[in-house]
Amino acid sequence: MDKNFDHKKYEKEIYEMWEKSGAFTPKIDKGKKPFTIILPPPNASGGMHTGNVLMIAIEDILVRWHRMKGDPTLWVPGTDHAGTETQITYERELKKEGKSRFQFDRETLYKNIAEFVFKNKRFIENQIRAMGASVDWTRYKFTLDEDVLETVRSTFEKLHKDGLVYRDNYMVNYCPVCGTTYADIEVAHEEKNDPLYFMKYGPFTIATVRPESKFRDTALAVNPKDKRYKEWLGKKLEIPGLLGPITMTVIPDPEVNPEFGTGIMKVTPAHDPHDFELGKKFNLPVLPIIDLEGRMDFSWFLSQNDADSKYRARAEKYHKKKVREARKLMVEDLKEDGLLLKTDEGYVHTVPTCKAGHEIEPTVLPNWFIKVDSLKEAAFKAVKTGKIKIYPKWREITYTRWMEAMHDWAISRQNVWGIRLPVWYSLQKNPTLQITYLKPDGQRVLRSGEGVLATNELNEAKAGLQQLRAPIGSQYEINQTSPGSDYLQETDTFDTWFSSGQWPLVTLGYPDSEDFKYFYPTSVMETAWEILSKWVSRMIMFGIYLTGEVPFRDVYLHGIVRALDGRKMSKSLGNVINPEEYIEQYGVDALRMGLISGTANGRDFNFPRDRVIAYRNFANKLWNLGRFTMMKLEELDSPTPEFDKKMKGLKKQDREILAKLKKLIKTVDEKLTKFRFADAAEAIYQFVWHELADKYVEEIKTREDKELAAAVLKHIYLTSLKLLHPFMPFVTEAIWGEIKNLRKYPDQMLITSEWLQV
RNA sequence: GGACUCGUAGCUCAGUUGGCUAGAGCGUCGCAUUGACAUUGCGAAGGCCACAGGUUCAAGUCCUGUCGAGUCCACCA
Repeated sequence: MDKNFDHKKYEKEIYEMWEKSGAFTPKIDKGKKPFTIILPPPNASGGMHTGNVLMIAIEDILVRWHRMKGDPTLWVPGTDHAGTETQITYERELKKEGKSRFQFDRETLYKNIAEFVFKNKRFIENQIRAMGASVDWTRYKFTLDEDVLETVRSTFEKLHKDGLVYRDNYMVNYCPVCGTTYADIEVAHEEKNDPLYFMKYGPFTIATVRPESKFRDTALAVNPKDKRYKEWLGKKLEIPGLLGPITMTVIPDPEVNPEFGTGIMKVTPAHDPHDFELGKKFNLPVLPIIDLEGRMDFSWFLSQNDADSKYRARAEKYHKKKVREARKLMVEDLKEDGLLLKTDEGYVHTVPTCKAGHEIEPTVLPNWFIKVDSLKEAAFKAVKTGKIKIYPKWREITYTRWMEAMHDWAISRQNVWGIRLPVWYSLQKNPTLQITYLKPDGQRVLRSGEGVLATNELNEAKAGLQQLRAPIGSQYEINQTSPGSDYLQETDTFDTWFSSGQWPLVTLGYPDSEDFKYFYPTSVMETAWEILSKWVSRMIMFGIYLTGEVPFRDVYLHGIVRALDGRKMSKSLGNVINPEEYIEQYGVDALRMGLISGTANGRDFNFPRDRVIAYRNFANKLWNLGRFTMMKLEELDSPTPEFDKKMKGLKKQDREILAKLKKLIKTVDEKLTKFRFADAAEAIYQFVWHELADKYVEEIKTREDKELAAAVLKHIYLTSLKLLHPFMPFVTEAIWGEIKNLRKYPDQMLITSEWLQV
């Protein structure tokens, strides 16, 4: 044995040994209760970050512990296609090459992204290995594997059959840059400074940051309690505007704050979620004015032949301009007409933004929705009644609050990279479909369903298809494959969480595999609390909906590992900690232990750099205890006697340390049962270093009864290695291998050795 | 605006149902030492447990309020 433990020499080799030995693959034994964890699938095209190391460390501890205890233990690995996120990343790459996704037909783009992802996928798989995850690679899944697709599609079919799927025009969080819809929970809010304009509005003054939408306003809302405007309620008004008069109704809305601005709010049902709801209540028309590329669309006005020439010129000026640009032009014209009363330049408000940081443009679009009422009720109850337990307990509030507030879930995304909805539209039956495709010469055309048939371009449309938009009311069929030759498939894909929400099912081969029957429901879902509502809630919903049984019993939520400066790690802040550097420098055992001990209670914590170093030193201490033990045993003339509790001649110090070891085993078991990983780790650390190394070993050096002392030492040491193995798998297995001659069964690996009885 | 969490040694954090003479790692200081390990050993300094009230035989721990930090949720033009 070398003087110091060199992790680089062992980690890779040991992992390979484990993997090859089949130790990660459980033997199904119907007489025994299995222990199952599904690895939350990291983004296939991303890299593992520090949080992932913590996640893997925790799960690996549980898995190795149960495996050693003899439970048939399964830990299923997988990666996620991460639809929107990956597509954003890929499009950035395209942009660097001066290209955009609009230059590709759907199929080609998909293939290209797939290639990009598959190139990166192996990288992340190897990172998972490097972290020591004892996952069963023979059951590895990717969210776009064929069997996953089938299950996801049939779940959609079932939901549809049960009347839980609908299509509707709905106010969605639409990003004009990304060209897709986002679910409410994916939207972030940013503070922004935008001028607040006070405009003359007939007899009123209103305050708005969005004068550009005024052309399509259909009402004015006031608080019904506001005395100032009481007499106007229900009245219709002609309001002079930039393009002539607009007719508007004054409606009551208790949400209007009389204190804000002038106490009157303009209502634009087509571009504001709140106004959309109001519009439904009061039957207001929904009149869009911003197109899907985030440009003003005045075609509705320009098609009126009788329009005043001044107004026509203005409309032409605004037409197809980006929103902010058009706003500037309009403000100028408002000034000219004397309609702009004043501007508050210092106004700060929050605006919704998408994942990539673009401003969201609330837009009314046909989308696919899931009715969540019945699903969420069951999922809510499962936690409320304790069928599923959440650790730490206080996180439960986040879950129940979210569940109570949850509204229907928009599951369609206008992305290419994802699982396409198994919905088909016949062109014959739907002449008004809007189909965008590339002609063989690269020209991009938009035709109606009718138009495609009339020009005989169905095959071209199929080959060059980019996007299909079916108006509400279109006839469709749900099918795994095309129902006929004049059918086109929906181009929308599922929200990533729609597929990953079924992860515990698809990874186990739902509905009828042996695995599914044996391993479902799983034991623990361990993940970051950040995705409690995005992911965990959906898994519970789908699990109960499809199987009648919860997908897991316990949910353990770990905290976020923040940067050394106490802030969340982010590329823009430049404070990201790359775990690989720490693995390289201190070894993965040390990194894992450091992270584990950084948080005892699931709260967020700063990256514990000191502790990583401390545990690197500990690994070395452990290593040297091994060297010392070997040395002591080799000094003996006769073979070391096997330790036995009933051995004669045990001294006080022997009995003391044996008692402490017994207590330690009990502590570790207890703490792990309660998900108190830091406590367990700390207890072993204290014992090994300060009881075994500092006291017992020092004392042993001068003992006369060498045989007995050596037997006790060997027993304590081997037991410590076992206790520590779930936490620091590499160094313990490395030592185990180095000292094989001291062991009763030299060929046995530590990973599959037996856990300890108290 | 609502909710959650936190405020304990210079730093990063433990302290689970109230019983603590308040702990660990790192850092600091002193001493030691070439055969298990300097990625070492022995020892020391360092804390009105944010602040103010309350409950209790007993409060870092429970309750109320104040101040400070962070995060999540939210349709305020």
